[in-house]
Amino acid sequence: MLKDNLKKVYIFSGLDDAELESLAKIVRIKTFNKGDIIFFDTEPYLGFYITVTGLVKIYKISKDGKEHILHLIPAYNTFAEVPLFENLNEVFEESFRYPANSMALEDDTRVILVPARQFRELLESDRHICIKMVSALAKRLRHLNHHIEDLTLKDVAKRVAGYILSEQKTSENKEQVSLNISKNDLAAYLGTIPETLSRTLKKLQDEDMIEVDGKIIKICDLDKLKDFTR
Amino acid sequence: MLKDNLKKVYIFSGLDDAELESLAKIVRIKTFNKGDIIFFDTEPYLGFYITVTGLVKIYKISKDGKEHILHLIPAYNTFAEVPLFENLNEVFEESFRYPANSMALEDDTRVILVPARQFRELLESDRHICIKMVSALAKRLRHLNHHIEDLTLKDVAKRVAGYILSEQKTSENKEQVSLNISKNDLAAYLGTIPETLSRTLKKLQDEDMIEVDGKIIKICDLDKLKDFTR
DNA sequence: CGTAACCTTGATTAAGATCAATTCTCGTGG
DNA sequence: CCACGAGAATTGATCTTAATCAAGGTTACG
Repeated sequence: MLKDNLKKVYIFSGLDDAELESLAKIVRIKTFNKGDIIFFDTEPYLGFYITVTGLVKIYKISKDGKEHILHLIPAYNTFAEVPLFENLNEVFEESFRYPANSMALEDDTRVILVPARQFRELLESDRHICIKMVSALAKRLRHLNHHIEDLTLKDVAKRVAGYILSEQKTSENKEQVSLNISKNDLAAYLGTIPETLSRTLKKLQDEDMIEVDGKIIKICDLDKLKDFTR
Repeated sequence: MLKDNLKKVYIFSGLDDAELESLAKIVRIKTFNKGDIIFFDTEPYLGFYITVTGLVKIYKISKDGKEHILHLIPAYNTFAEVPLFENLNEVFEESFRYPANSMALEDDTRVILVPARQFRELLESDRHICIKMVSALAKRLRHLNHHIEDLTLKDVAKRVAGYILSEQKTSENKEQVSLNISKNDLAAYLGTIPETLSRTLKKLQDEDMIEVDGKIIKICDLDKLKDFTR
């Protein structure tokens, strides 16, 4: 049920049933398979998205084909909401584009499209949504600050170790983490390449911090791993 | 006059005179000299800041002393506003810290401190400020996205060229740009070190794109420079 | 099974960091 | 007005990290 899904989205958590229903009327739901493009940075901006199931990557490609993943968007999170707050006139121009590319990383990735114009009206009429939006953007900013810090002040090994620890935090089994993305994608997310990631995982394994078996990474020495990332 | 300064701050541009005056009552103004610390990331969070004159850098230091500048904040811009939107309870905890360090880069850098608690109340009572805040955060997000893109997908030469072009955009003299920060700081902002920056500037000069004379960078071949950054 | 995508491993290269030594610039005090 | 000293900037030599290039190996799935 669409309305129930909307309710689970943080920025909509303050809406009552009637508001959710009117919101449900203006959104569109779309389903993608693994590898499908949700949007390219060359496409006109329609509005922002919410993942309902699956996983979505937001990424940039350089002129010579190098890819970097800016965000991995799990279920019930928004993405591509930043352009909404560009200069009002510009957002509704046909020429206004998405700021990055977006691809589904799992089969049956379902996303909700919230059209820009209607949402702007909602935002201006509902204080709670506005405050939630501020909070959501602040969270994203913290993430990006952290990401930049990692990219500029830490080497690849520390970034990999840090990623494993961050996954462990949200994992129910604290003994191991299971990668939900391919190692190619993980490399692109950590600002490196698959070869280097592979060697780095081996290095951490050789130092007895982890044990790697495909997508399963067993954490052997949590303290050592934590200490290593500092 | 404090009120006039507040009016020039984007997020406050919707307030009327009475509101500005009540805001003026809760803020504090401070003056710093070049090199003075405005806050460390070890200090309890008091609230966010606005620069009135001068220039402020927001930066991180790694364990082994490497510095990276996340933002350069010019006059009438806010900084350290992101922590405001943490979990409400946490922000008012004594243990809550600033997320990065901040230093004045010019003498007579004047900043306004807006206390967290009072501003939260203002935000929740005034829809216009809230919308402006969303917009300001979105702008910051765009900047960080761009910054990450540069750091991960471009080499140092392209980043330097890109920086010169971005400065040229806001410069009144389109023939040359004048660096408003030291080359040490510029290096830390571009994710490199002074030695590499120096060599890179020379390389761009050798290729007849620019001419460097201290803090003055003359743009010799704008098209070539633009083409180079792609 | 077969094939394509994914992953790993090895050898080599290149970009940029580090280390070390000057040189330049500019504010301060004699 | 000049000399001095500190910080800033440059330059050269070397080293390190991680990217690139190339070749196999593994896995998943029709």
